[in-house]
Parts: sequence; structure tokens; C-alpha cells
Amino acid sequence: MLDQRLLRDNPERIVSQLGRRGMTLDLTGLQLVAQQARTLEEQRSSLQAEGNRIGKEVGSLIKGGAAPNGPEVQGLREQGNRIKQQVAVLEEEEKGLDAKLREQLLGLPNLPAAEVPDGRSEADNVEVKRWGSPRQAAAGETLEEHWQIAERLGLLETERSVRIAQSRFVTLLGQGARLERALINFMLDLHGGKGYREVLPPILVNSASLTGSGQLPKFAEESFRCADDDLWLTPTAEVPVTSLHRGEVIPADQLPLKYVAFTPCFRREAGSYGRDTRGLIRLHQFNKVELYWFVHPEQSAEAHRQITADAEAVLEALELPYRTIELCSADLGFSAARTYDLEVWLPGAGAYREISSCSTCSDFQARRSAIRLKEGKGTQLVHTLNGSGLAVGRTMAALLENGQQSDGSVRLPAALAPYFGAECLTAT
RNA sequence: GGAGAGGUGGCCGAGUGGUCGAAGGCGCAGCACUGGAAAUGCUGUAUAGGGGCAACUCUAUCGAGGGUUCGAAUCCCUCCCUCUCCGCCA
Repeated sequence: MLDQRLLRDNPERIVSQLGRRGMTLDLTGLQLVAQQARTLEEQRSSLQAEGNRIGKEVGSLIKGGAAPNGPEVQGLREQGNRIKQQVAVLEEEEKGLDAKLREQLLGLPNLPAAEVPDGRSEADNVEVKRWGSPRQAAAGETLEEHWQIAERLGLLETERSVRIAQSRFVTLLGQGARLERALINFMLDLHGGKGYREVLPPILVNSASLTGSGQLPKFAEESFRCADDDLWLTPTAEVPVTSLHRGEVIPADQLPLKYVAFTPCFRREAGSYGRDTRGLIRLHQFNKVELYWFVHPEQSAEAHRQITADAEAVLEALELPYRTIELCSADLGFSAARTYDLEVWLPGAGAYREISSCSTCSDFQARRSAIRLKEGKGTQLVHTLNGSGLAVGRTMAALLENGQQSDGSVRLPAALAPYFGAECLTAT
């Protein structure tokens, strides 16, 4: 959520910065609402002050011996009643305006950071780094896509998963299930060794949590909802981890708080029919290890570099070639002020595919979630950052495609051996 | 799910209709004392919003929302949560 004061004092900045995202907006209506709300607040609170004064006067009159039903006291009572009625009217109106204001503000995305390159679409994203040498098919060699390898090796079951749930769900079996588990443990251990505190949060989350991290109210159709409860299947661990500290004031000396959370993630993927229908790339349910920082605003730029490096370290440890992309202003997610995407090389598909997204959300989520820090006498909003470290299913896909060998087996990186218990995936 | 108890500031804890944003204690900060420290003493110490250059000031907040009242932490209603016991359960 954007600062109401910014709306009041510098709406042009909001218009121009959100313009960088490709939005055209007219804030005059909203500004008017904000102004009216403020005027009403002034009127209401001075009325209340008058009411409080009368209340005290009645108290001291009675204490001083005045007849509780005498004319003097009666007169004040009537005055008090009148004020009460006026206040009630103003409060009602004010509530309406505040709700409207909040609703509108909740629908506006974060402002892009100054450093974010301007752009009109994802085509304008900027590659900032490349690591590893992307594997190309040798002469006469045909590289398979991960779903082909997975099916051939019996790592997963798609047809039967439809029986269990519906399309875009997958059941991992045998070595596939074991590899998924190995990857989760590997990632958690790697990050845990770097000072991240491990979290295993609820994966059903309430509406307030989804609002706090930015998924609601605008993206309700993207998440699965439980019909009879105010609970949703979390689309990312970012949601529960943000709400881990919702409403809190954190002493500055405790920052940064760094968490690593493994959760299944659930997304409706509305509007992506037909895209990535095979394999592990786009599922309604997938596993993800998420990195999350709560930091002092002064540290957030450096923290963004670090969280990105921590995500990159997973790919490097797994010997997976990747590139790092800085998203342009038009491609930023709703809550993000600045984002680096990591794209892993998939030799079978012959393309780089997103496997991690590392964002700084500045104070956007902190304001929605009321997460502040206390430093000396004052408080201020913290900054929050999140990064996938990594999406587990896509990591498996990358391992399959990058490790495939001419005999049909898949060589796994050495770092995984202690977790998986073998260096190769072979047909069984 | 049933029965009972309870939710007050960073923490503990008093407060059952009036000047209570809230005693007292702990913690924390500053000052004094000290060679330095401990102990001690004094002072200060919630959050949000509004007004003001500022000093300061107004409003709201004692789990949440409503109600009664001139006035509510205190009375009434609804809901949420925690604890204890019982039941059920991986």
C-alpha cells in the first residue's frame, strides 16, 4: 500500500511512477476523498473534544454537590446528547470515506525503485549476469525435455494425477519423489547455514494475511479459497512469513530477520490455459523454498543484492547455468519495487526459464501489514524482501535436462549426492 | 465439540461508572553519586491520526465490533483468542 500522505502531498509522483509501470491513472477523485476524510476528521475530533469537556464538567458539578437532575446538569446532558448525535453522523461518513480510500489504495501497486530500468514489456528486461555454460546438443544428439525424461524414468505420474485432483497437478513417484525431498532438504540446509532461520508455517492463510502481502484484494482469482472458512491455500510462503510479524514493532537491533521457509504453493493459474501444460513448469501445486528478509530501510538495497546472491548460490551449487534478469518497470510484480529474476538454462527446451524471483518490496508490504521497527524513540516501517531459493519442481526439471546422458540416465550434481543417496537417476 | 476461567502499556500487575492513557513493580534510557562499577536516588519511557515552524495540543485505542450513559478499562450484547478440565483425534 502506498502512503496516504504521499497521495496528499505529492500525487504527481504516484502518477508518474506508476506511469512507469504502464498505468495511466487519474488520482483527482481519490485525492478529493482523502481531503474530505481529513476535513471530517478535524470536525469530528473537535466535536469530541467539546463532548469530553462537557462530560468532565458534569462529573465535577455532581461531585461538587449539584443535583444530578437539576437544570444545570440537565442542560449539559442535552448538549452532550446533541454532540453525540452529530459525532455519530460524521463518524459514519468518515468511515465510508476511509473504506473507499483504503480500498483504492490497496489496489495500487508499489512504486518502482529509482534504479529500475524503464520499459514497456518484458522484452525490455535487462540481463545483468550470466553464469555457467549453457549445454547445447552435440552433433547428432537430441536433448529431451524434462517431462520426457521424467516419464521415461517413471519419476512422475500425470494422467493419474488428474484422477486424484485435476490437470496441472502432478504425483511424484519413486526416485522423483525422493529427488524432490532431497532438493528441499538441500536448499533448506544451504540457507540455514547462512543464517536463515527455518520456518514451516501454516499453508492455509486468512484474508488479512493475503492482503498484507499484496495478493488481495486485487488478485483473488489467482488463489484457491476454502469455501466454508476465511482461509486460502497460500500461493507462496511470502504470505505466511510476512504475516509472521504482522502488526509488530521490532526493535531495530533485532534486524535483519532472515527466514527460509519451505511450503507447497497453490496457484489457480487463471488465464494460462495451454501454456506449459506438460511437466513440472506450471502447476496448481508446487513446492518452493522461499527466502524472506525483514530489514531496516537503510539496509534494503544491500539486502536485495544479498538475497539474490543467496538464491544464485543454489543454482551454482547444483551446477545449473543461469542468467540474472533485472525486471523493467513494466514487468514488476504488484508488491515489488525492484526485482531480479533468475532464469535457469533448460537445454531440452533450449531456453532460459524463470526459477526464482528476488524482490524488494520497500515498505509496501510493511505498511499493509503494519510491521514497524523501533529505533530510539521513533518507529518506522521496515522493508521486506523475498526471493525463491528455489522453486523445487523447476529445479528438478533443470537437473533432468542438464544432467541427461546419452545412455538415458541423468547425472546429478555432486552436492546432491548426500541428500539423494546416488549420483545418477536411472531407469528402474 | 462440552464445562469453567481469563484477555489491561515492552513484560508483570492494580483498577467494577467520572479529572484513568491507566497505580505499583520489572525492564529500558538519561542524570546524580563513584576512581570505575554495583547498589541507591531523581527524571523520563505506548501506538496511530489531525493541527502547529516549534514548544505543544486535539482525537482515538485497556482482545474486536456493537449498545447503554452527559461520561465506559469498568455495565449489556455478539464475536475472536488464550488457559484448565472432559470428549475426539494424527
